Amino acid sequence: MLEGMQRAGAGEDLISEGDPVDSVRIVLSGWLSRYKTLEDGRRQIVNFVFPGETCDAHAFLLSVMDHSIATMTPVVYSEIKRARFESLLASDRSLAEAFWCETLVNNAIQREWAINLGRRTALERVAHLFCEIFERLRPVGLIEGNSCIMPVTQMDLADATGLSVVHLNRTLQELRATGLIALRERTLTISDLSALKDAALYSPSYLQLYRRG
Amino acid sequence: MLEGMQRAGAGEDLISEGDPVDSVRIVLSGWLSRYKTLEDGRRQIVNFVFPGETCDAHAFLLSVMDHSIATMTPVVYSEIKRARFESLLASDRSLAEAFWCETLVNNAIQREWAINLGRRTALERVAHLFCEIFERLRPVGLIEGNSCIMPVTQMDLADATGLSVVHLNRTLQELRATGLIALRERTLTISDLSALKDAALYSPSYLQLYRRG
DNA sequence: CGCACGATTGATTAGGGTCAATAATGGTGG
DNA sequence: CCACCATTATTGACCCTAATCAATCGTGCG
Repeated sequence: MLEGMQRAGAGEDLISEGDPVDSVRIVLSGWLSRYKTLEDGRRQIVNFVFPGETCDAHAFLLSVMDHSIATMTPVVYSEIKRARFESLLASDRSLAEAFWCETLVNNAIQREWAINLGRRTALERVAHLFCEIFERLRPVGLIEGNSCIMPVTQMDLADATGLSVVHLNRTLQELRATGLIALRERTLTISDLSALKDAALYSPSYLQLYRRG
Repeated sequence: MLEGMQRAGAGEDLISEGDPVDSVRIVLSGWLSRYKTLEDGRRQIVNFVFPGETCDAHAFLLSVMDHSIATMTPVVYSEIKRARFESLLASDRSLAEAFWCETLVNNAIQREWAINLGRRTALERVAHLFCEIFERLRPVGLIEGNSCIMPVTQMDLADATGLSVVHLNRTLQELRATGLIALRERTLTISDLSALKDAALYSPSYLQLYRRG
């Protein structure tokens, strides 16, 4: 399935809102963001895409993309053309189920982001985002000890948490000052994840949505 | 498919965060909300469920619900047990595709809610919510002329837009004062939908995600 | 009639935004 | 190796949107 290997540099749009979906991409390495913009330039990152996840299965049955996908780091991905993807799905029921399942988990993540943006304070939002990143990177082996690389700019983090860059910066300092995180040289270290989860009002269950049976 | 007809009064939880999903419900009439809460009581409605939509297909393949579903009005729905639903899906490919498609559209709505909560002002948020309600109720015949019933409390609207009740109330007044909406006796009237969409920075495309082909 | 819940208003406060400047960082070409 | 430039990160001052607190007013209902 890993034919069609492709690379992209950091800061590129892989696909934009309004584009038709003619292929499905599976990310092999790198971080991407799904984002939407308003006419006047306000921008919201609505989710991250990490290695092992698909880019566009999310709009596969729909006419066009409702959001854009940008690389936040250099990225390697595998591209599967629509026709081939469709025949894969048709020939393998469990594969189709796996993709549906990925969509459902993503939906759950999206809901958690809604309460993050709507009801958590700045500090809680950033703490929560870091907890989520840890929990999502761990199963794909991208957490070493209690650290991971944090390759994105503060602007990206601000757009993901619905904050201004200035306030995001101050919130990071607060998290550092309280010892909840260490962040230097593009490396995020969380020495006490459960303390950070407490600060984030992290719900223990939303990512543990392993498939039934 | 419409066996197992059920009724529920307003203000009931049909299913709660953490519950296993043993059946799938299809709403025939009434409004419901998907919501999540934080330990300290803060509450965010993450989406509405309208007639014609399913309740729990969203967590069907997952172990347990990541959110709760509450009725905001009296509701009539049809309930299909898990085993029966699975056999329906297995026997009819296009049905399975339809459910996947519903999940994808819901995902797109969820993303729009993220930018609503993260980047729109209070006025834009409320205006946007009303536009979305109109566009979602129209295809199921629940818009009469330029009006629909608005059966929910201001508290619900506040929880859906991430605002306090007080500020939501003031925002409604502002929308009324500018003539963008009329809201009395549980009836919402939008005389100029495109004007309201302008005020909401409404993206024209996110709900027009009709299926391909 | 009294009660509970929902809507509305006023006063005050606080969490974050905005603007503007400055300091690091990192990549590039000579 | 270094000067230069463009991002990115950080800081300070000030402002504004929306939250909070606390009444008050309706209104449907048993």
